[in-house]
Amino acid sequence: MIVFHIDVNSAYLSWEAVYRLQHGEKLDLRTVPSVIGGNEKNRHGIVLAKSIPAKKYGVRTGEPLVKARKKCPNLMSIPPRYELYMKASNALFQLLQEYSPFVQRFSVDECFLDYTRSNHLYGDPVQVAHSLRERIYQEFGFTVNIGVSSNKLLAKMASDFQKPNQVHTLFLAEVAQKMWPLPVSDLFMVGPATVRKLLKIGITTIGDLAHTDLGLLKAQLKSHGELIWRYANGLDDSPVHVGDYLPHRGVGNGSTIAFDVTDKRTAHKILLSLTEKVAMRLRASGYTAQVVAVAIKNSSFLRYSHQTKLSAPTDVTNEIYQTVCRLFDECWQKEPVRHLRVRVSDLKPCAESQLLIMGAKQHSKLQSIDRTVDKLRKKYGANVLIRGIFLHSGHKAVLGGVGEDDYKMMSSIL
DNA sequence: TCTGGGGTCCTAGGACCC
DNA sequence: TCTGGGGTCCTAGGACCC
Repeated sequence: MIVFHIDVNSAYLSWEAVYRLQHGEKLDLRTVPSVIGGNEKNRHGIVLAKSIPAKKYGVRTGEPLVKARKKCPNLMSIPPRYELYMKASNALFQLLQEYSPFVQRFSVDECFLDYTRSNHLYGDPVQVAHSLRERIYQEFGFTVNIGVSSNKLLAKMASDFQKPNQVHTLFLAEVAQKMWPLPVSDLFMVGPATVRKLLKIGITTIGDLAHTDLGLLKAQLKSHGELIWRYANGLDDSPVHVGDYLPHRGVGNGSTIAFDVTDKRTAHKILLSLTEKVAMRLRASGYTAQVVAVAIKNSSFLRYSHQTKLSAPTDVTNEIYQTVCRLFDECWQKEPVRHLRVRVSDLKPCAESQLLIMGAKQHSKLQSIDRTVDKLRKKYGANVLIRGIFLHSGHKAVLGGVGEDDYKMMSSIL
């Protein structure tokens, strides 16, 4: 197998920079300390993407803008434009398909491309990767890193080497020299919690991990131990998934609220606006759901959640919402709430949906109302129909979401 | 006005059944 | 009237990814 991993450098920031240059702006955001940052008034104030100059000041993705500014006082912060980023992402995805029909969209800014069967058509993979990289820059104006290897894990690790605008290889024979000296935290699927556990048994580099006894790792880290041991040794046999190969597992929508919620009525209103979007997206996906969950983050940043399995799957907004409210009431500890999330899972295709349950008539009536509302909202926008409860309430009727993501988000298993 | 949002997978523990 | 013990389902929480 020959796999490319294509990774857009500082994706949101690059796309924003290119857009601005194309619209007459003189300054290239990529050349100065800058970030794409959330709205601080709404308590969304974190770094979503950073330029390379900002990185040199120690600015990190995910950290509060306040903290980033302390490291870099003249940091520019630009609000995100998700629709633009989605368009750029789609354009890249389209272009990649010219090189192989086997392209897996891994996230908004990452794709895997299975080059195995393109090899005899287009020739040497490394040369092709270089021309692809150059072509993306010429046609789109943003840069990518491309990792080339014999499996997805190594291709992904390779694309993470020196940036930007580079092609790197990481074939099995190169693993010892190029990957083993790196800190173990650089390995895909090794996060902070795992780093702490590994440090306790004396593992600090990927090479250390690769040479550790598998039995010991399994004893300490269960199945995750085996996974990262295999990765450290460059082993991965997962295929490049195309199209809808991976089924949806659930649909969720959550939001940090601009103020702390301290009463049940307000909480229910926000939960309704979250549920509206979840149910719309569920219906659009053609699934019904049997598990409903509510998650709360309180003002101390403590998180907890509560879920239940319905007696029958549903895609009806009202049925989900009733359950959401019950779950919230059952688990809310009465402290100020910072963030709320609604999630449905245990999905079944719509066709399997029940017809002979109690109250089936009421259920199908609600279903047809929902579908009508969906159509109108699709045509005229989310605010064409607003529930009476939201009128003059100061709350948005449909809350959350980062643009219409009609692509699959990543899965943690390659 | 310090700390987002959307995913997936795994594990532990309790309930329940035979 | 000292105790079992698998198997499955369900829920909560944690870990990881971008």
